[in-house]
Amino acid sequence: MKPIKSRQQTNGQVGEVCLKIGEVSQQTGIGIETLRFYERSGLLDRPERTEGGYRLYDASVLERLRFIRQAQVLGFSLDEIRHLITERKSGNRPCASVREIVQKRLTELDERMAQMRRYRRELATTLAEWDATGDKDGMICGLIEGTSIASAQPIEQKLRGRKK
Amino acid sequence: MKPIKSRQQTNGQVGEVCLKIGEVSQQTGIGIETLRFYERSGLLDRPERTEGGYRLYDASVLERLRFIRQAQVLGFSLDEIRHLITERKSGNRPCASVREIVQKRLTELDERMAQMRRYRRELATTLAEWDATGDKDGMICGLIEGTSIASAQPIEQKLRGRKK
DNA sequence: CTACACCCTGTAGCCAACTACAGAGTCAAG
DNA sequence: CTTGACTCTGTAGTTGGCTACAGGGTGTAG
Repeated sequence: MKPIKSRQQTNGQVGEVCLKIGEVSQQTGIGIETLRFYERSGLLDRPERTEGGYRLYDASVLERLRFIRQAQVLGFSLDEIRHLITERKSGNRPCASVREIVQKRLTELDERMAQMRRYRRELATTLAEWDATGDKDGMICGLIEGTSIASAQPIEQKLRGRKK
Repeated sequence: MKPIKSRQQTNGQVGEVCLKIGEVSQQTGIGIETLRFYERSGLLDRPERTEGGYRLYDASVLERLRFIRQAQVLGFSLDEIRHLITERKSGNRPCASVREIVQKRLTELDERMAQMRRYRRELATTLAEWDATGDKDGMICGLIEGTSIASAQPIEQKLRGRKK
């Protein structure tokens, strides 16, 4: 068992908790490599270091990571999250942007769900038809070849959609 | 304007249409690089070649490509499609596998749509709450920080899901 | 003092399905 | 024969969000 809270700050202030990267990882469930990746990506600030170069995080990193996870859950990309963080650091309250993005997400989501519903209906119909008919000869699979579906694009591409 | 049908096969048989890769691309809307990629991936057989090394496809490639596109539309991965093709070439009728995969897709789709519905509801609720309340101080964005959502995982990862 | 767990940097790999390029060769019209 | 569009191979890049090393250094319990 490691001491979770030790390592006082150099300024002698009492009670300031310093965390090594592994401890942060433990407490958040986010992998060490991912934490370093987030730092590289500008999502986490460069933390203090020991003389030996170990990262020493203070408790606020947990807050930040919770923010990141929460924003991800809400459908923000890391890119957008970094935007929010830097916007905030430059003094702005990014909530307007947030609202805008969420609104856009909502619209996208509706579109995608509509596509999925259509797709689902087609798939189910297709399957039902297949169950009712036999296979023809000379085809890789009459089921697929005999199917006619409106959409021109592979579904997965349509579902993935959101980039940039 | 290029001649769409010319280039008789070496065996002198009349009426056999030979297509250069660019013509196949034109007729299917699938990019040249993609066609070569499909060949590398084992989705297309190696076609005849001219003395100079140009690919000469016969009309059956169009059939095959239609099959591939159709299967993609139905949600099959290229990996699965290759499976179907080779299974067929080894003499089996892969329709049972097809049916199985489609069935699985359907289940996955239902799950994903359920997730999306939950997510949508959460997002909409959140947005409504935001509109009703102001922001707090000291946060990057009170909107995100103040939100509590059940799911532990970023939504996009959950939606992408299907790999292997 | 010696293990041994932990941490460091930097780079490369993963997934799927393409897409892009460099540098060379080929084909057909005029 | 020249021009220019087309094609060839082989390799590497794209997207997003990680994940996995290799090859070293650090911190600490016993």
